[in-house]
Amino acid sequence: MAVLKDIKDRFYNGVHVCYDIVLNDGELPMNETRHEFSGDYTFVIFSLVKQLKKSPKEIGDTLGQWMLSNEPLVIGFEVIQGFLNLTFSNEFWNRIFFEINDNQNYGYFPTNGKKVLVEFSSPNTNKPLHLGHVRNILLGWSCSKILEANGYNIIRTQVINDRGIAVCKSMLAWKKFGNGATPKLTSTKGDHFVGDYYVLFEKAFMEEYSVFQHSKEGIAVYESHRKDTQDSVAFFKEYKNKYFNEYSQLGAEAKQMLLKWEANDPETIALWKKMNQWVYDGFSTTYEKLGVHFDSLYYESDTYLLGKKAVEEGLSKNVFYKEDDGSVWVNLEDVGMDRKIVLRSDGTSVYVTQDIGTAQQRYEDFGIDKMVYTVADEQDYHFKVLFEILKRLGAPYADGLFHLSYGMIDLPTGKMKSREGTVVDADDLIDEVVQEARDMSAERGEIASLPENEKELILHKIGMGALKFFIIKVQPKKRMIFDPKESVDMQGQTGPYIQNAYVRIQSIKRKASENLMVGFDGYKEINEQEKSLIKQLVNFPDVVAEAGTLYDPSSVANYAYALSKEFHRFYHDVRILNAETDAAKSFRIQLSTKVGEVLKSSFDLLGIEMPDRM
RNA sequence: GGUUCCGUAGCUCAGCUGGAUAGAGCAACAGAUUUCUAAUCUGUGGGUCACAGGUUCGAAUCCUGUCGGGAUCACCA
Repeated sequence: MAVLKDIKDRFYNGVHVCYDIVLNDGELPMNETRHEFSGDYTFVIFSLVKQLKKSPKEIGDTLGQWMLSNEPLVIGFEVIQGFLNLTFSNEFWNRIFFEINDNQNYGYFPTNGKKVLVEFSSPNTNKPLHLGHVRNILLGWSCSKILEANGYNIIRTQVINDRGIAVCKSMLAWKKFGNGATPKLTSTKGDHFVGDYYVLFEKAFMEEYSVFQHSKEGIAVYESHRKDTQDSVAFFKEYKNKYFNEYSQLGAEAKQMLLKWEANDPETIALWKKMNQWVYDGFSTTYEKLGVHFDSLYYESDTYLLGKKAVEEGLSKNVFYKEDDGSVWVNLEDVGMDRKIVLRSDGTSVYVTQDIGTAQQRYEDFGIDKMVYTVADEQDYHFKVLFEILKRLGAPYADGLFHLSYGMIDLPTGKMKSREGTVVDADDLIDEVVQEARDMSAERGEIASLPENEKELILHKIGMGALKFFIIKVQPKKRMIFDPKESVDMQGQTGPYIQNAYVRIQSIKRKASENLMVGFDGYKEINEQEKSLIKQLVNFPDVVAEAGTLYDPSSVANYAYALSKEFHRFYHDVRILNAETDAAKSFRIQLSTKVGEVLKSSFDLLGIEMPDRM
């Protein structure tokens, strides 16, 4: 904002002239004056008091007077305690608005030539997406859009966890109990279809386990391995993994299947491909409903063997060391972390090793400068370790690594637990919010006359707007409570409230006659409501920049709410289409139009669409 | 237990690079529309910013400690 910067420079110049102090950029910020005081922008001058040994009042008066005589756009000032409040002329607000209005890409920064890869979603292929994925996807997507607005080139990607024992469980269950059923034959969405078999496996396994627990063998195990205070229920809960690996028939079969998969057994591979494809078909429907897509995909089945090269590299650079049994480790104790294994004694790699290899692969593929991992905060430590290792390996992108960590979602009833069936399914959730939008819309009848397909498009935007905004308005790192009832709210601090501001603006634009869209520069009055709106508009680029450096979409969400709130007030208090003069009318239409654009941009950064009517 | 994140109104959340009397929404109550979409606006009540110290002219914000909650501490991913 050139005009604002001029003012600030002028003030700094004033400090220099009056007191011979040279301020560094940003040393003495200019803030918006709080509403309860008169004035537009405020300099907090306490910091000058000490070095000048003069009273705040005296300094404020001197600088205020200096601004008044040297800056024509300043028409008044007031000093309260250490606050110098400046009041600006209408000319100033006009200029500011013109500057904003002329900028077709307002809030978007020019390209900086840097490339950043953003990873999000990264589901397993044995279950459908749930609420946790939704938060992940919204954050990752939004973050990628915000970085894009900050001038980065973006590559959106995900790692699809398409292999491993979990996937084999679904495959085995389908083979055993499926009788050749397919998603098509059963009219089931593919990811849900496969997920059902995963659940079926777990059920069958638990039955088998239950039988074991009451068998002679099971009782013997309990008696010999139990801890003093443990009852049999607690013991067997803890023993489950061991049972799976050492006693279970189903467990043995699943592990056998994994071995066959690793040995490239044709029949197993064919089944694996078939079932994964079902899942991908299901996922893509959900992604489409969520309005997200990816530029590149990594499959764990391709990347799980990566990292061997990194191990050799780490050994030769003395970042890693080898134990007698052949296992390879990295010691991070000097930076407050632990020793961490990177290669098992049997020569296979572990999770971090894969991630090291995958990171290197991505660098080879795209030559990225930054990499953002959208992963829940339960993996905070993992990423600390990963980033430290990559740094020690001398990865050129090491300084650009960021873990976009976010808190888990709780339900009002407590944690989501798959075993207790309290996991909120993504598709169900989407259907529910759209249905709620349908109900709310029917009550109003505003879009009742539109064709069915057009109506559905709008209802989808509204429902998703409610859901997405509800989730993304919360700071990523905070754990959030997801109340399904509140997530479909459409009044107050919600997505539809903001969409409604936009819709009102579109309605005005439709009704405004075109010849009045010009000549608004003749408007010199600028009332309080207009000024407040302009002040909000001024903040937009800063919000985008800050959201980019902090990887925090919630600040954009909160900004969009603040702006639309200001607009709703303006709309209520001020006549637009039948304003007192033509100049006022065209100015307000133009102002509203710009507000609409910024609202739309903000929502686009959040991955939320704007309807034109609602 | 070590490490780490969180704790703000009855509920859900802002505010956190230190600034003026801590803000919204929901819920409750009272109002506003012959006029641009009432998914709106206005008002009322509601606070020991978990607690205790410290730094500072000034602390919800920074530092230390305590309490409460989550996560994590595998040759799992």
